[in-house]
Amino acid sequence: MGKEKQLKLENQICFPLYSVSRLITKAYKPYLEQLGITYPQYLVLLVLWEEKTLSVNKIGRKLLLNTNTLSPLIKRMEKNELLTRTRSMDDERTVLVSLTEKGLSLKDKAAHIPQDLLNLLLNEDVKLSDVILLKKTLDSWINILSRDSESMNDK
Amino acid sequence: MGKEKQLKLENQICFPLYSVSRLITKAYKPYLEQLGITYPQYLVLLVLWEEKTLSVNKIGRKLLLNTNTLSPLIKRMEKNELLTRTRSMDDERTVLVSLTEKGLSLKDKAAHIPQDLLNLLLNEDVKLSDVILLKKTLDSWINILSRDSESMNDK
DNA sequence: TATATTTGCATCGCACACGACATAATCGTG
DNA sequence: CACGATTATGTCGTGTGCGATGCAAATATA
Repeated sequence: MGKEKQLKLENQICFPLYSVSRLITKAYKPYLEQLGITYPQYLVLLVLWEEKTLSVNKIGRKLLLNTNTLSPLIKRMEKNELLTRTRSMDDERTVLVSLTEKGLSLKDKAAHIPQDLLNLLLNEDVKLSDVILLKKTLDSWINILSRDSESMNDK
Repeated sequence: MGKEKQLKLENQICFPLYSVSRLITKAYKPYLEQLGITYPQYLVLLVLWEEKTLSVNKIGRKLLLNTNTLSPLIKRMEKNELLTRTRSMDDERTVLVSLTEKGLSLKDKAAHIPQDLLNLLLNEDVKLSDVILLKKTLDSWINILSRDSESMNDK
């Protein structure tokens, strides 16, 4: 494919990724509004539902988000009483984030969301096998790209 | 798959989409910084390189972005002398966005970027055929999801 | 042990995204 | 032609993302 053609919007691979990511966040909105949270806040809850207490740093590693994004986000969630923030005894630098009862209670209410979203994304053109393959490619790209941006910080 | 498992981060399909989208934008950064633009601004240039003059509305349709996002973005680009904004004679509501010489000249400098990015994303695990299949799935999702969010505006 | 380096978290500034809403121009229908 | 509905653009407020930078606690090293 010539360089001319590669600069056309319809031949871009990154543009559909960017668009779908935004559109899916929008598709989540009506579900998450009922829970009073945003999509990034939902991601924080996802990791805390797996492990009730985590440091800001560890949440960032799991979600590939920096602390300068997470800190204000987590504070907003604290204000909404979804979680608590406490300094670690062992290491005064570390802030431990823990679910509150309210934060934990949202897990049940969110239980049906992944399946609802998946149903929205499946049709005669897109089979479950396509989604599984797509996830495999995306996971591989996360490995490549997050490795790259880590080495940026090393310099 | 049980509801419990679907709430695990590793089983989410939307999370890798969200992460890869951000990581790719970050991967574009060093290339686009040389041109003095951001990724969304690059997208605006992509559509203007195909058609030298477009209304804000049409740019929004192509990029799936609302005018309340595009208006300030385009004004920043005007300030950087990449494009001009003029009211249409035919319809005073319409703002016509046109490339300047400077904006047009970036096309050559950007010509190699898509191939560079693609090379970054291809490896022994991800073949070109995987990327083509992925794009097909994403395009289908754009159809589904942008249709949905349009009908939201109708009500 | 003193000091240089690293680490964890945070603030600041800037640029998106987007819902809600405002405004002016245009259109559709009677 | 009148006037209500629609359309194109824009402002405002809120919430991310992220690079640059600050700061204090912990660690490594001379």
